[in-house]
Amino acid sequence: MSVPVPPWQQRAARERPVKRPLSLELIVRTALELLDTEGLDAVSMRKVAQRLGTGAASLYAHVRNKDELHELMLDLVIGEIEVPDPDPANWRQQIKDLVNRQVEVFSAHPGIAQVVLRTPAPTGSNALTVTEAMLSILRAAGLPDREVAFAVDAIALFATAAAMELSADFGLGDEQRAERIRQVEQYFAALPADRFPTLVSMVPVLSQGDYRERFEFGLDLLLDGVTARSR
Amino acid sequence: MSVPVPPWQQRAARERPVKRPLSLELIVRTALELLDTEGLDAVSMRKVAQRLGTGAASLYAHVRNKDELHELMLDLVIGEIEVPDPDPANWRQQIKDLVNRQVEVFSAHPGIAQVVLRTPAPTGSNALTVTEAMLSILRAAGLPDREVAFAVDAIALFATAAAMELSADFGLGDEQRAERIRQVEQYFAALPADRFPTLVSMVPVLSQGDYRERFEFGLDLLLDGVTARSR
DNA sequence: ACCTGAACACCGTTCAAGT
DNA sequence: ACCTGAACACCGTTCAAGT
Repeated sequence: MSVPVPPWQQRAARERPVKRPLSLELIVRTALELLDTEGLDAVSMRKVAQRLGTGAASLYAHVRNKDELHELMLDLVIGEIEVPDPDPANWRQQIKDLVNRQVEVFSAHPGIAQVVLRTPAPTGSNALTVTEAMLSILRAAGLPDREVAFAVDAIALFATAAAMELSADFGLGDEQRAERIRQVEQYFAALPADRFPTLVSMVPVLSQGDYRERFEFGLDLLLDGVTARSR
Repeated sequence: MSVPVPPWQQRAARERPVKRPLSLELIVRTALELLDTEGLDAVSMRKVAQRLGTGAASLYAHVRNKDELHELMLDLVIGEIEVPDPDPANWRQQIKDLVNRQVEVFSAHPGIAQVVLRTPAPTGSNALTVTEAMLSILRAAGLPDREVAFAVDAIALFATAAAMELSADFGLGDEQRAERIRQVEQYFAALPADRFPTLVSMVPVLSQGDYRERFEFGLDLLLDGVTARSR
């Protein structure tokens, strides 16, 4: 039976640094905190261990290596993507919503998209749930199953790449980003018009639209392609 | 005026390790050799320097940092992409050829695609040439300039992501790759059918087609979208 | 079974010193 | 201007030793 903890022990516990026992979940959550605040490059075995008040070697009792840790983080992030019940009449909007949510979630954890492109095929349980949803939604478009599979691949690949591009300038302030866009624009405008006639003539248009709008456009291209193959 | 080199000096020169003087071009070419044989992770300042018979510090006289070296390598690789003269009647096939060539060239230098997604916007002279070509070809599709710019963005992003995925399993032998596909297939087939009904029912179709076919399909989706917006 | 410190073999980058 | 060795502050992973 349990007995009240004597006050001198309580004090001792409070004074000691908050060191919960290691566990896979704690490690992955800590790694994710590090990712959110300092980016993927900062998620090293040593830094994660440091946050947990231990040494890097201790993590290897729970995780095979750094890549596995990254993949576990990825699946935790994918778990944040809300998945709808398929509504065949609304397949197009449902896909758009789901993919937009994916990009948002990935962007909230800058650098995690890289892990997707480095992993052979995400097989974490949350990744499976999202794949299941994408496949079942897109089936309503009326394509042959083979094409449904290919289309989901293409859409997921595009979304991941967009998320990766989006978080590429993690760490830059808003003014810095705007400044760089201005510089690139100037650079393009000053290019020799005889060698790059189209580029130069399209300068006013090249920097139009934000990431969101460009992404939405690309996604619409893909879905128009799907529609063209329907029925 | 030049005088014949005396034979004892010739011998000395031959016996000395082949150490050409450092130059930006030599550094970038050496780095690219390393990339081709050992992958992007092996392209470290120290290993490149070692191949050149010097120390890492010596490279910093020619290159600002490792990222810049990677970007210079990228532009050299992009230079290998053959660019056609625009033929408005054939814009669709021309885009497909150009993008396919890009993926082939990137796949020949496994890991280089990663650099694209990490770089804000490739502005090397070879990258500009390819962008100019893509824009001018796609203009023939008859979209508003703004949409031409967005579409080129989407197509390039998709191609880069595909190349990245393709070179993700650099280092695996053919049998290893096949073995893994078989394992994933088995794993999917054994999944609980009540939670993943679509996934399980589509197993026979999920592993159909190689990268090339899947890429081609995605590209066709995008181009169908472009066609749907034409004129 | 889990945790640890120390060690090994690596990194990118800087800097004072050389030519 | 270019090159260098040494140093600094990092890495991932292994291993023998502890509990």
